[in-house]
Amino acid sequence: MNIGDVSTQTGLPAKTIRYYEDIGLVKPLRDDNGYRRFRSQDIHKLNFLGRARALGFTIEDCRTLMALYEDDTRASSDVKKVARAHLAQIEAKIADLNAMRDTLGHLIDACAGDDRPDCPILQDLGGKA
Amino acid sequence: MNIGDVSTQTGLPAKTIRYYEDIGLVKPLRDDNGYRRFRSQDIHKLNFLGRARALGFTIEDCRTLMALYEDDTRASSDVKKVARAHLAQIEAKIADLNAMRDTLGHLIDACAGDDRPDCPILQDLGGKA
DNA sequence: AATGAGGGTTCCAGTCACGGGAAGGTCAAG
DNA sequence: CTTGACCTTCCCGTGACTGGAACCCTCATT
Repeated sequence: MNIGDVSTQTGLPAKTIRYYEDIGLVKPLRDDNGYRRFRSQDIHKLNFLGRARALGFTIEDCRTLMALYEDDTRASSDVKKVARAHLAQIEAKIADLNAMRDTLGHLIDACAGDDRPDCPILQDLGGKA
Repeated sequence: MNIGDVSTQTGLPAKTIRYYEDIGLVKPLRDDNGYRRFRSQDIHKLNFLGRARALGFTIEDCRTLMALYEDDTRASSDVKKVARAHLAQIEAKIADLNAMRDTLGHLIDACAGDDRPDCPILQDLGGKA
């Protein structure tokens, strides 16, 4: 399979697939004309990567998870550890964003949003005064 | 005031302050020795920027908000529009992260986390099977 | 006078995970 | 034979900084 078809199949942009090869996450073969030839195992890997990325794992996490995936002697605790660390990051980010949303929401509610210059949003940013 | 003191006062790293000058957000004066000299208005601006950035506004949003802040003839609706667009972005991101958290949370709960290789997390990433 | 500490300066490279676009090779169809 | 759709590599840009090198300025101490 050529990269275009793989892109369609996996939903990953061709650029992304080439990038994943660059950083050693996939190793497709090459045809005589230089085109990448993807085997089913490559496509399987790419789907794995796509799902892991969709869950927000970093590329390095993906590398780790793939290694574990391909290691029959892995301990599920190792997988769980990676996942839990990532979950903690997600929850921290959610907390940050919730705080922003609350503050911003209040400010927006307090702002008249008309053609006058008075604006509690700018007042807050300017240091309340 | 030199950059070190400004950094302490505003809580912004000196590097960040120089960067903000680079991109034209602040324009401190210069002493004869080449050192930046910050006036109170510069510090005020930097505090404004710090707060806006803490609310997650992009640098470009900050530029817009600062311009509105300094424009006595602004309409608060313009400010509100920027803020609402940003709030929408935040909420979209929260939704994404919540979805990730839910999925990841379920997978983690389902994973034994012991020394055996069986792992629902990897099964899911591998395409359920 | 030399030295050292603790400021400051510029500039360059790296981050993360790609995306855009140029310049060029390959292939099947008309 | 040409067209158009593929494919290739290579390099630059993204956002908002951060780290580090190499160097200057000022003051205090030896």
